[in-house]
Formats: sequence, structure tokens, C-alpha cells
Amino acid sequence: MGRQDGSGRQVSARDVDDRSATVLHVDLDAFFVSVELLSHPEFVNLPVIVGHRGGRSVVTAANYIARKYGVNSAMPMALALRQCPNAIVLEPHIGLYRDFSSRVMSIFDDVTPLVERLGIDEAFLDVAGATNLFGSPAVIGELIRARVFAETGLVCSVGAASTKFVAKLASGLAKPNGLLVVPAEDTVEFLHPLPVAALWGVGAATEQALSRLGLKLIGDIAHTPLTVLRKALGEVSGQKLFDLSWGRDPRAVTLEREEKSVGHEVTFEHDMTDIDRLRSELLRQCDLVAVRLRRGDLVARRVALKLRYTDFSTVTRSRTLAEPSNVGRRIYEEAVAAFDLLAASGIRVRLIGVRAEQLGTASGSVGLWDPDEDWRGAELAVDTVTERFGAGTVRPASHFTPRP
DNA sequence: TCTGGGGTCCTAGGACCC
DNA sequence: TCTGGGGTCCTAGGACCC
Repeated sequence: MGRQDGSGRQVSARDVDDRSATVLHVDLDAFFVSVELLSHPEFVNLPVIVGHRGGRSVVTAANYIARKYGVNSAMPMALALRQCPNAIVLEPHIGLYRDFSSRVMSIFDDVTPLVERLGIDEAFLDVAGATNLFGSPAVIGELIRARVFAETGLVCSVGAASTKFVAKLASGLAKPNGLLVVPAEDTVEFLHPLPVAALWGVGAATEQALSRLGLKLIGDIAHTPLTVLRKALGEVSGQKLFDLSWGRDPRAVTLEREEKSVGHEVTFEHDMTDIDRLRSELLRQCDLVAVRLRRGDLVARRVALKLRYTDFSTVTRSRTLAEPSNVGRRIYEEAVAAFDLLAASGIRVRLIGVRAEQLGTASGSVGLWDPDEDWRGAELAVDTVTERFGAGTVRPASHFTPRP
């Protein structure tokens, strides 16, 4: 998991002017494992995995020692333990990680107001306006790394570049416990020797498709006619990859994005065949989704059901609601109607899930209930108000504001 | 090896309308 | 009658990311 002395190492592409590299990507190294190790220092030099042992679980996080054995996140736990039988397996503590995450993010906020959180353990920072105060991007990067270590005991890596995706690539190459600056003028030179899989949006399938075209390196993509890329990868993806291969990434660092969907899903320890129990699990999930919608003052216009069968094949069925809703019962009605069309005797379900989509704001009726009260109570409050004032009063469709 | 759970984005076909 | 072109919405599936 890298050195924990907090000094890190300066891995600069060259000792050059870095004033153009004002986008920082900060990524905590082996975040979940590092947090756990703060309270288990005796495991620091051992391979450590965070995740549930047994069942159908996967590796949530692994430290760098475990990674040497080929263990990676999202790998089935059973396989990970075969690769590294001596690994220490620790149960995740999401609440704890969230606390550490907020502490780290608030350090970022001290540096610049332009912080874009990316999940729990990474963020983009636009430091163009902070250089007068703190110094060059590289200096700011080291400042952040030192403060994060001093105040939380966690180690992070920083990439600095003129665009988001190059900054992210740079932080990945700087890991663990490093900093890498890619000045704008060096971007193409930096990108072209890297494998195509390094590009944001190139996963296994796209890598295969590119390989069929004989394209292995980012530089190969850069020198392929756009028409060929568009045909092989689709209009949008082809254009995007071509632009990225030349270091073109117009995305700005943005403060906050609106949620587009809210969902819940569960994989059973053993495949479920009991249709009634599947229905009741679905009801539970719909209630949870509805609570989250209400807490965000949101309503959903679509409900999507997801089933994964024994053979891992997955189907989804979605339905558009006549009236947007955030009431658990209503969401359940649609979800279970879709489920009943698929459910038949002999069904073997590995995963069931529900997702509320096409969210809109439920304006004009804030304060009818306390969003922090117990969720069953909140459900009751909705239904009570609905009863008293008639259906639609709580979240009238006329108040539905679609979001772009 | 046997595959989590939270999401976002893109594609493609069909319906429907002008 | 056997046939165009767009635009938009709905739906299903899949790739991808953390």
C-alpha cells in the first residue's frame, strides 16, 4: 500500500512549467483497506482484503500487498482467497469510510471551491484560481497529500494535467503515494505510448473491438480515420475516443450533478425460487427506494425491475407511471406487475432489484413530513395526507419538473 | 474463477405523429 | 396504394465506472 511516511515521491514527467496543469485528480490509495489498517496496524505488512467472506461476495478493496498476488477489487472472494490464501479478510464499515471521506473532501474545499467528488475516494479539483494563493499545481498537490496524511493518516496520489481524464490517468500512474504532473504541451507525448485500456470508457469489450482493428496503443487510435472508429464503436464513442487520444476533453470540473436514478438490488446467497418471497423482497426494496426519493424531494416517472437468473442472464422491464410518484406502494405496484409477467414456476432468481428513473423534483409540497423520521412513519405520513386531501395532493403531477 | 451494489451513458428498434 | 423522412418517446440491453 505504499509508503506511509507521508513524504511521498515527486514523479514529474519533467521538471517543467506546470502552470497549464490546473486540473488535479486526487485519489486515496487502497482507501477502504487503508482506513481499516488505521485500527489494525498489526496487519500493515500483510495482504489485506476488505469484503464479506464466503457466499457470493466479491473483493471490495485490496491493499497493494494482496494485489501482488493478483487480487483486485470486484474479483470473486472465493477466487481471491485461492490466489492469496493467507490474506486477512476484514468486514467493510461503510459509515466509517464516509466519515473519512468527508474529512478528506473538506481539505480539498480549503484549497478551491471547484471540487467535483467522484464517488467516495476521489475528486477533481480545478486549482486555476488557487495558484496565486498556494503556488503551482505541483505544490498544491503536495500540500494536499501532506495535509491528508497529517490529518487522517491516509495516503493519496495526485495527478495534475490540463484536462480531467489526463489528470486521472496521471494519478493512476503515480500510485501508490505519488504525484505526477503532465503539462499541456506534453500531453500527446504522454498519452500515445499508453495501452488503449487506459482511456476512460475503454473496458474489456471495447478493448476487444479495438484489438480486432489492430489498435493496441492510444497512439494507434489517434492515427486511425475517424470514420473507421465511428463504424466500429458507434457514432458517439468513436468520436470520444478519437478526441481523448489527442488529449481533447472539454469536460469542466463541475460542482454537483443531479441524480438521475435511485435503485436497490440484492443478490441472494442461494437462488430464490419462492415467488412470494421474491415479491416481499421487491416490496422491501420499493419502500427503501421511495424513502430515498422523498429525502431528496424527488419523484420518479419510471420504474425498472431487474432480474438475474441462475445462468447470470439479466432482464430488465420498465414502466412509465401515469403520475410521477415517490410512494413505496405505487412503485411496488408497477414493479410487481412487471415481475408477475416474468415469474413462472421453476424460476430461479439470483438477483432482484428495482430502480426509480426519470426523476423530477417534487416541488411545492416540502414540509408535509419530516424526512428524517422513521421511514415507515414517512410512508404513513404520505398516505395520510393523500387520504385527507385526495390522491395527487402530495405530489401533484403538475408540480413535476422534468430535469434535463 | 464464477462473478456486489451503486450508478451513468449509448444504441437500436418500434410506435406514433407530422 | 406498398410507400419518404424526421422527430420524439418508450423500452431493453449492454458497456462501463467506482
